Amino acid sequence: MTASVRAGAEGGSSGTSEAAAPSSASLRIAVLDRDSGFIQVLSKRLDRLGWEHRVLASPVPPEAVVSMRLSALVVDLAVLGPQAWSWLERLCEALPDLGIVVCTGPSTVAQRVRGLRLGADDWITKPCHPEEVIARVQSVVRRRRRTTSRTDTKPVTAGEVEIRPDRFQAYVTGHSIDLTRREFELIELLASAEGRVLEREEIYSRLWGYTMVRGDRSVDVFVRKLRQKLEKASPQWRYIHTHFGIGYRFAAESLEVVDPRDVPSSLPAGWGADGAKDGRGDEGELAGPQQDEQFATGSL
Amino acid sequence: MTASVRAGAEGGSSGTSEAAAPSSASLRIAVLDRDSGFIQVLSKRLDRLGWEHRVLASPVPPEAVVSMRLSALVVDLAVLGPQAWSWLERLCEALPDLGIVVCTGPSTVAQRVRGLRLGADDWITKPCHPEEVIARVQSVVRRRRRTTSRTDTKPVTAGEVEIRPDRFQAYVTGHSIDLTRREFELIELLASAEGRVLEREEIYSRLWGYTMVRGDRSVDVFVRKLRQKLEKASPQWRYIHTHFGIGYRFAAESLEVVDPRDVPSSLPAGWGADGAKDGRGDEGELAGPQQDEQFATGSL
DNA sequence: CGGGCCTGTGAACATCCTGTTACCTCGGGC
DNA sequence: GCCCGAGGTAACAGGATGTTCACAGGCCCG
Repeated sequence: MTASVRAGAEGGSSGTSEAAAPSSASLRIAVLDRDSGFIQVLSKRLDRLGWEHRVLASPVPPEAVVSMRLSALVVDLAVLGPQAWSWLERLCEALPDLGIVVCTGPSTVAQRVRGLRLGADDWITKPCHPEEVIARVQSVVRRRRRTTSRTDTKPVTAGEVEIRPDRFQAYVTGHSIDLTRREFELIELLASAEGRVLEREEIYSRLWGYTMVRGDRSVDVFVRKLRQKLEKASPQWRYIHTHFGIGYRFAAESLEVVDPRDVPSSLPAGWGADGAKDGRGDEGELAGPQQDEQFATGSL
Repeated sequence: MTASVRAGAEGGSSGTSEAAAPSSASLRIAVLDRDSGFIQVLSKRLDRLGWEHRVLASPVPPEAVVSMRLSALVVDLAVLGPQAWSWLERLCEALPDLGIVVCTGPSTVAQRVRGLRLGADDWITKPCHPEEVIARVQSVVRRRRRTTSRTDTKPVTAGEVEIRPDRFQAYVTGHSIDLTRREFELIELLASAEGRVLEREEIYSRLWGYTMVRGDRSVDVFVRKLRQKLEKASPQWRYIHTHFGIGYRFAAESLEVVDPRDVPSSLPAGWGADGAKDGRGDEGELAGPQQDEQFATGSL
């Protein structure tokens, strides 16, 4: 009974459901099946969701699955023939964290129970709606994600600075810059969009969660604090660039190799305190045509 | 409205401690349903398995479920009437770690998808075999435990302290620190994520099993108790580091960088401005024995 | 070349967060 | 029932962080 109901209708109407499952991004799954129709429809949906996926038409040894680094696997046990149970067992043993969704033809209660006991996370009976398959895969993956969420985010490096989401902190040559939460969120946001200019409003709404009221200078102030700490820890680099009338852009650019006569000690009076901001005025690349260009940082 | 049967041992179902037990033992689940036949058969099976279980015949507010400290809940959405979706949603929000198995009459794909998206872990259509219900509950619970345990088998050592999951205790130079259950769970959780900052909310939800309400200071208080005991037993080391506005990070860091004859009663010399700010800012330096190991970031 | 708008800066001020302590409740063991 | 330890809550103080202001310097446009 492939229900003739449109899943999109209701699923979409409940706005919260979408919010609850933003995990839909960057999932990697594999489908082991031979039912071309099923595969085709499912693949299309997976494409639309932007999940990385792969179709396997013939049994692969559990060891091979290991190297695929999957989040979940959808499998029709029929493809595996009589080896199905032992295959499933070995797979579950090898990859206890892999989400396994069995999606296969008619079966007995005993079979389903056996599969689930061996380690399958869910069992769907064909024929079934691809939307339900996807929802169940999401459900299976959800829990694992919840507890792994922070680990998966990998560190980003730009210039001398390394941003580690797992520590809510940025480092320069292995030494913490001592960023506060907001400062970290800001640098993380900017860095994750490296090369792209982010408008103030966007920065604000993504950090503060609500729309910025006119005249609010919070973003500027935090940019300043961030620049200050970055400059102190990594004086030879510039990371945050102002785009007049627009916002900010993150990009590591080396300063060294400028003119040797530019000695910090000879800075115009009044700038001495923490100096070093000399290199700044000329960054007026502005939102000009060449903005995406990576500066040929005169680094020889 | 409720029939209660006790089978297993007490003990909050939260935290890692439970995970140490075999999955078939000491599970605590509730069944929210009115189908007496179904309930009766299921109860019998649950009894036989020795699972602590409880039958609810009428809707209970999600808040009430929180206090039941369940591992999983089997629910017929029909009992909830039109409130079903919002009830489910609130429940999932309050208890992100609760296993929720919907077991209800005929439904559309859209309904199933919606339920799963809202946070249900599985959806079974009645009529169904109780054995399958049980297998699916087990599967759901298994997945949850898999993520919350993992470090149970092997002892962890950091600095002078050794954490032995098999004894629910931590030792310094072979001598027990005398941690209580929660204290142990806390240190185990923190240590198992060494190097990574854990947010308060995450700590709370993994130790207490439900979502932390704003203003709850339990985590802080337990951190303090833990620090106190650690400090008393291992004065020359710092283990738990505060990340302001975020949470805590576990890492063994030795204080005796300089002269060992410096008595701890006075401020530890060589510690920057003062000992007060020890909680932060001191990320990189003072490498503990094994602390700065990088995680395998390459995944995906 | 001048004005108007935008951004950088520093500091004051208001809030929020955490450390710490004291106190209360609950459940067991005697 | 009583005592005691563990867990949970409330309250306070000090410090860290976030926000707001005012002013100075810079950029763009006419």
